[in-house]
Amino acid sequence: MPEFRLYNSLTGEVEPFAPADGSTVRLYTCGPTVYNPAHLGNFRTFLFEDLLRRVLRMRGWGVEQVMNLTDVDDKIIKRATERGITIRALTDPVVTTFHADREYLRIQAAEHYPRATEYIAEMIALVERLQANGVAYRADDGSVYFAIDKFEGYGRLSRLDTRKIRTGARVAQDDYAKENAQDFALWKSAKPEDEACAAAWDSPWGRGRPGWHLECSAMAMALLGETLDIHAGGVDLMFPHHEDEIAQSEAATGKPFARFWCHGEFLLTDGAKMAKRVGNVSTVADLREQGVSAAALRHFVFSTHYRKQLNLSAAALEASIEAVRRIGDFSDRLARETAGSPALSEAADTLLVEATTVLSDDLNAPRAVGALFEFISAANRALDSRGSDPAALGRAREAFRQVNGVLDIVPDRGTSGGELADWVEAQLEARTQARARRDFAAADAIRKSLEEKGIAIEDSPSGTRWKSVR
RNA sequence: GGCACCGUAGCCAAGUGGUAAGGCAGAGGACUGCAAAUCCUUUAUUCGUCGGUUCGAUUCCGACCGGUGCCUCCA
Repeated sequence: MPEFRLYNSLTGEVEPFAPADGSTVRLYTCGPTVYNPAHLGNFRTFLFEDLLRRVLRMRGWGVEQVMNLTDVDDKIIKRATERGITIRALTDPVVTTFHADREYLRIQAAEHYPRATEYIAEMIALVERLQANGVAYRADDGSVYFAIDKFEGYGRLSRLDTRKIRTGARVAQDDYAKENAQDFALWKSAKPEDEACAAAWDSPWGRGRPGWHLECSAMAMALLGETLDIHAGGVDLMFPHHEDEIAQSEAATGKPFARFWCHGEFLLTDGAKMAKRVGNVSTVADLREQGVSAAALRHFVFSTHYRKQLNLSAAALEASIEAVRRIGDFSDRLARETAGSPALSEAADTLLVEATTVLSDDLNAPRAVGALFEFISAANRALDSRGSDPAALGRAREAFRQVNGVLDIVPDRGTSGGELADWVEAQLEARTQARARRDFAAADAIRKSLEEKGIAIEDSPSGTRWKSVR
């Protein structure tokens, strides 16, 4: 197997990667802020991380993944206040929705989904550590800030020259009493509305709540140790979120916070970043309503490299729906064939080599999808010309299973079992009899009625097959 | 204003200093009672534009045009 390589935002280069301990990758992925169901832009990033996770496992490593759930922040407090409920009451249902959406998209579960509000003690301890190290200060408003000029190398990840970050209008609008406009809050003193919705905790600095960046550092270190193998998220998190995480983590421990930083690019809609503020978001619920399967969305997302912007369009989704249909048909065929040929076996070997090679090269999923289609063509050809070797078929099934185990784009289709299946089989039997007496009008009528119910049929020398196409 | 990225067939999208993967859509053919599925053939002498480097550039450099993002909460 070729060396596994991954783009590292820290260096701006694709570098060889292996977990520090040689066996388990400690992966931290920034998760959703749970005040609203995550949109497809968010899920593009989570899908990229799912791919990363699966490729790491394909490489034979274990993965210990953490995805945080930010359940306390300004927006959450604002909304909870509007509704007169606690932040917990607001966020619980959103967390449930997040996991339902995640499962629909077949994103594998991380090992840990820590909620910020359950790690308050760890966050306070981290702030105390930073204070002891002289890089945090308490301001007149009672909040505690990180002094970025005390941390050498601030801005290294995002390559932003700190002196060039404008300290003008928008930054100055901040209500907080920072010494330097670029300093960020570690601990925010509580306001009455924070108390009202149960978003305040006791601390050495009085009642308050954690700053946003703090939670990731505290939870990552609590669950994965002080140096992560990989820290991933969307590109918009690079600055200031990840920059601040690095500053506060490294200022506390004196150790590198993450060996690799990986960032997924945006999903665009109508040529603009999908974001709530732009008002162009769509959700998993919208997708389901439009009849776009998880398989189709996964195909769509993995058709473009994760470090390239991807534009969501009806036409592109439609193409993915068709592409996934072909993959599904092939999958069905592989399941019902009984033997293969040397050509099939050869195609299987090629697929395995190609897919592992390109996926190991900075997660080149588009090429892996290409390799999969080349395999499908070659395998169909081999299967058409018949073979007599069950082992060759076994190799093809295994190769297909392995590659699909990473991309996971074979659609779910109910073609057996249940009342529907019994009914369809009865219809097909009636049609077969009609065809036998050459009553094609009756046969076509049955086919048409099945189509109206979303059942497509295919006649073959060995009988008639059916599949659900919705 | 600062910093990045992107611009490849009708659409989506890989890619390499040596002559353009794959998918969708389209066209023709085989198979089929007709379909569907599958297979075969076919669709960019050309990779935003103009220069430069080179024996040779889509791939490197420069300028320009167009698009997107980050610099503020943000996947």
